Amino acid sequence: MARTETSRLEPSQDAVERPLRADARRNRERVIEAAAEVFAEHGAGAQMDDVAKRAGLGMGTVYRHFKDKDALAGELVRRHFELLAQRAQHWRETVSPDDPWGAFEGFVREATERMAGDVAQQRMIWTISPEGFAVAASTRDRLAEHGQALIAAAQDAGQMRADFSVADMPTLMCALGSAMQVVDPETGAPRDWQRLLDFVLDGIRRH
Amino acid sequence: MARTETSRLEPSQDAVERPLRADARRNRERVIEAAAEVFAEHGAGAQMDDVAKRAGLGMGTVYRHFKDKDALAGELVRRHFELLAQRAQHWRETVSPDDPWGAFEGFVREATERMAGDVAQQRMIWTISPEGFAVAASTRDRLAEHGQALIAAAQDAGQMRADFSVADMPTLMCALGSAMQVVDPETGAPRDWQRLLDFVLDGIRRH
DNA sequence: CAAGATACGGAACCGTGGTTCCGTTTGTCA
DNA sequence: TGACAAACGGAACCACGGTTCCGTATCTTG
Repeated sequence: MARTETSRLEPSQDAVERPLRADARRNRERVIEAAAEVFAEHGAGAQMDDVAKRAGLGMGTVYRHFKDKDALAGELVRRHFELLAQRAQHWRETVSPDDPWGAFEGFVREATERMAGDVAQQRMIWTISPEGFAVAASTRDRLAEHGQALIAAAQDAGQMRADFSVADMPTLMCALGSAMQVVDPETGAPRDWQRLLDFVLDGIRRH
Repeated sequence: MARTETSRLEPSQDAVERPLRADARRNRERVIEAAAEVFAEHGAGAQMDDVAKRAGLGMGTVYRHFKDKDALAGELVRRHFELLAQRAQHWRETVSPDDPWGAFEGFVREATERMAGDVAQQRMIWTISPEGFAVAASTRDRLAEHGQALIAAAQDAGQMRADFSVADMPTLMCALGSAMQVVDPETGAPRDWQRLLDFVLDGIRRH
């Protein structure tokens, strides 16, 4: 039944079958780092070729570590969730008791800010295949728990619309991420997503 | 200078060089209709092959009427803008005088509702190439004018945040469209974009 | 109704990019 | 250090889909 102890911080591997050879462990990390860069630049359209090149490795090596492109993307998504979960926990523990709304808003603004610095890669969260997403699922759940706590605290303090729910968070993040990524087809100017976020937060808050 | 009389309702063609042959005119329309259906189903990933098949025509015919996929997509986008411009004008003229906010909200809700019924196709507005977008540009401007009027009326009546601007509309629509398109990677359930829209409208409105 | 221009059909072409395969290299362990 | 398994490199393979080409069919005009 419950098997929540899997997927700690880094490995995300069963680690049962004999440990990786030293060079393999090093290379796996290189692949992930390279992938992070390449996907950050080209999003889902990134090419495996580029990942290999950027990592200074051959295609074969990349595929030795990740079954296919989806699996690699999934690992990156997992890392995002991992980071966000940590940050959510931080806001929850550090700020929430004194200033519930502030903690929620702080987390949301930090999360969107991070997203803005890395839009293409983060958009993959929404375009990834179910199989790819699977490797990130349990980490995502942990993030959701912290989010839930932040929201509940703000609502208990009467500072947030009672009908806002954790389930609205992905919708919101997805919407903002999309607005960030898209540019004006004529001028190429980025959209003012911060403004949109202000409107939404204003709509959620209760004074 | 001003050359606003171009692009009426249907043709969007110079119509100077001898008119199309009867069958060609008919087929052009068929291509567009088929494209609307196929792009509605598969979005930007739609295949020219399918468009031709659905229209009951050969590939050659499709390419005779539209330089490339971009041009075809551009024509569809133009039609969307055309329709939206008409609807915006309607709300502006019919409702705005008595109830400025109501007109704005009504238009936004109608526009998003339409979008929801045709998400994949409408998302192309944001993913289309600049060349493809060009054919829709003047129609877009007309839409923007009506939108501007709706907003100004609501603001003059003190019913809307003074810092909301027409330029925020594409951002909003893009964001909502994205939320509509994306589904939960696990359950496949659609996101509750209506909720998000409520929050935003609540944030924009001034009572 | 004949001639010529216009339009059509769809098979073939070609670039792109994910994935595989296998000969070579490298780490590990006794 | 020698032997074997593990890991690597990257060329080759293959599917997919946009685009082109050209022989054929259809409309228009005199």
